[in-house]
Amino acid sequence: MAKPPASNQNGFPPARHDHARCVARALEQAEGICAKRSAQFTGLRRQVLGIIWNSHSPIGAYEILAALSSRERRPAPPTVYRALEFLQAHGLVHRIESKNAYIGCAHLETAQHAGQFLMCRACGQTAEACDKDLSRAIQKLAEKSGFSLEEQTVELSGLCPACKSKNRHAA
Amino acid sequence: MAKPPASNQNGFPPARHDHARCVARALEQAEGICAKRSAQFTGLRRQVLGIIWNSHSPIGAYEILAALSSRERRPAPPTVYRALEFLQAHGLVHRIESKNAYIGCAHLETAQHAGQFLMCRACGQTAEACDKDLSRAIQKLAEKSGFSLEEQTVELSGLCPACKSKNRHAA
DNA sequence: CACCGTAATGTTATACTATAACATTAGATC
DNA sequence: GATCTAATGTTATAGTATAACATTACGGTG
Ligand SMILES: [Zn+2]
Ligand SMILES: [Zn+2]
Ligand SMILES: [Zn+2]
Ligand SMILES: [Zn+2]
Repeated sequence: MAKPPASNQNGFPPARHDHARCVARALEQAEGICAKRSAQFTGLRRQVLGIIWNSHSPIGAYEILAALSSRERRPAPPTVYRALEFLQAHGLVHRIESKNAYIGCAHLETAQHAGQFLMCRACGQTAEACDKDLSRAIQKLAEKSGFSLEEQTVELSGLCPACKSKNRHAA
Repeated sequence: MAKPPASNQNGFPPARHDHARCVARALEQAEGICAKRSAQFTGLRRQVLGIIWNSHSPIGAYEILAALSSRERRPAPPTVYRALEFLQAHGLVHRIESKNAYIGCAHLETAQHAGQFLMCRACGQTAEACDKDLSRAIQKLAEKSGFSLEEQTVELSGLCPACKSKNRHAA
């Protein structure tokens, strides 16, 4: 029985936490999910997912590409985009539209879902929420509008708790 | 006292409506808003806003650029992006992050606001909602997370009422 | 194991989106 | 009209993403 990933109740990871466990856990769960669907969790895909999980901030495709330079043959853009496509298709990462960037899914135990993201403009840390009331409000709006909802993008930007209090002290 | 813009209760414009009025109204209101702030609603800016309002679907910057080719001198990208920057800054248009595209604000009477968009994947028509419950749910989530909310992106994709019923008949 | 078919990755070129930096023109102010 | 600033023009380039085709790795079959 794995412990839940390090995080405060607010969804943001504590400033100092055992991040290696976050990564290990994500890779482990990913492996399990892919196995269940007999999807190939190849070395490349694992490596890309690991790079994305290297931080709790969204990372751009070309940053991922740069991080892959350790490989003997430095891959080209399509390689990264294909890996991202796979990871997104299996719900292992989410795309942050407002940043053209990608982040690891923090709710792998929840079947295919659209993320709700709280993104700190100061430190970049991004928390993935899964707020029932918010989901319900969106559903209601769609219904009220006679709209058949298929995909959703909810990205909130501002200051995370840590940066907020830092700022207050600075001021 | 101007009549409200053509729209069903669901926020989507009726299939056939006097769209010239939509455009005229938007330009008129924009003019008033700019005047109040002594911001220059120049010919270029007016033309760009007109192009954007040409439809109820988001339009890309380079499409706008192409539509500007009527000008004696075909402008370059920065020209369009600067006009867009101005229009966004004054709340006259919104950027749709998930499409890299821009759409006219449908709630000019509401002071600076973040839009909530319902986008039809079939016809492209996009409705701007202003749902109180949804806004409240987002506020609550932010508070609960100790997050200082500054900007938000809410983009919902699916089928609009018209396309939904078309689909049903087709199937 | 040799064979086959498919999925994954490599490779090259290019499309699409956006901005930096500097030159020129148009408008407001005095 | 001189002066200052805001707006637009112009050129070049950065950043993001995909098309198209070649090659390699993999899973199953006989
Ligand atoms: Zn961590
Ligand atoms: Zn997720
Ligand atoms: Zn209209
Ligand atoms: Zn609006």
